[in-house]
Amino acid sequence: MPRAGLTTEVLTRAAADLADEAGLEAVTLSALARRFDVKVASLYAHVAGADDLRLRVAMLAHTEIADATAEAVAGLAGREALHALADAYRDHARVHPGRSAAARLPLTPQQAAASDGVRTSRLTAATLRGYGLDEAATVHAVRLVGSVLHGFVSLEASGGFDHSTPGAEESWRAAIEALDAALRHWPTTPLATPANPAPGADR
Amino acid sequence: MPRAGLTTEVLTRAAADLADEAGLEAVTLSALARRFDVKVASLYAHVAGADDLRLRVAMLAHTEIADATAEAVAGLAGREALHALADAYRDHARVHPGRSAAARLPLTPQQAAASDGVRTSRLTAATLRGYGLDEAATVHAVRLVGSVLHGFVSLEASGGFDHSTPGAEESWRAAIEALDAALRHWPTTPLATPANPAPGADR
DNA sequence: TCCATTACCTACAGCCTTTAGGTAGATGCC
DNA sequence: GGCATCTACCTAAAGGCTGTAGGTAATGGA
Repeated sequence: MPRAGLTTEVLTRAAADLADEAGLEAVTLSALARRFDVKVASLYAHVAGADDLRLRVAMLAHTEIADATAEAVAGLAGREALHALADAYRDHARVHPGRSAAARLPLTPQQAAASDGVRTSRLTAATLRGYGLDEAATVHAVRLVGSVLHGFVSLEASGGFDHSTPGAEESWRAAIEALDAALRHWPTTPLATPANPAPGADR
Repeated sequence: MPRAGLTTEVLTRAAADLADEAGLEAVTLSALARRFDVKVASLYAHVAGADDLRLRVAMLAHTEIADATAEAVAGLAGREALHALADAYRDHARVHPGRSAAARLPLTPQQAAASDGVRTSRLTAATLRGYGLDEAATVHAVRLVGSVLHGFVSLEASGGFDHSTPGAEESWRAAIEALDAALRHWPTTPLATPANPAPGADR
């Protein structure tokens, strides 16, 4: 009987495609074996198990997101770069919902450090350079941008914005515009703590 | 043999506690049956199955989040209310990681509409009233706030901010401050579209 | 052509879900 | 108190996914 030509790479890509088509929860070794017309046990020669497979899909997604965003912001700066970065991130999530869901899987610190998520973080930091934030503020700003992108896309994927007006598209542009405004007006006052609330002077 | 006194309510609460202690993926009918020293099949008298159980945990979480945030913002306005809302949301997620994960499960539009997530949305809209946004902007702002809260907490729970400086706590306060800045400087210019980029006039 | 490698197999065991149909404890009515 | 009725919980069984152990056959280099 002929061989199916399985490799870790091939399986990971097929799993990612399966996730995009049928949801991340449909990514099982059984389903994958069915797709290649192979017995489940055979897959263990290439991946360490179901969790390992999903982890590999997550890593692939992080790499693709880093590539897509890097290409999108090339040659741009400031507000335009922010929109390009954000749109590239969201577009990836819309075209590849399964990969996108995989990219939200919890990673160990080691896995996170080894993933291309750090590339996207560095790219985000570079994109924000034009806003003139200092080093400490840049870290916070990168995390804020990440939270907005991640949060919006995730809520949108969960159907949170469906069937209510206005459409998600409009809110997306408004959110990025607001993010731009926040970056331009980045608060430089000493941070308030619960024990030491800032005075309500500016509102 | 004595009865265990199971009800849908009791099971949902136990499942939520189990989720907080051992992770949402540990919430199985088998584990729950073990916890009550009961056979798995018995649970089907109270919940429709594993998915139904997790959905009920999600609904419970949405209700608790709505309650916690409502209590937190009571009597506050503007920036202080925003911080109180955000902190209540994040605190709930930190104390109840499993419930919090359940609250991020995708819901159908019907389920979403029936959940107390809409209460939290309305509360958020009311909290933002002090910023003087018009009706359309308020919808976008509510979605932005939701995205930031959801996104940050979700990234934090995934360990995205672990083992890097500064700590998540500091970024959290910075993010809410930035959100406050964005709301105070909410962009009122006509929204740019990809086909019609806004002029770079304000940067 | 032979041999080492490895891609894929069968067989099995364990856990989770779900359905079907049965038994015993609680409840309410007289 | 006795009895019918409900229902909480049961046994039994089937099906799917994961994972391990050990076997067979295709492949490719010497």
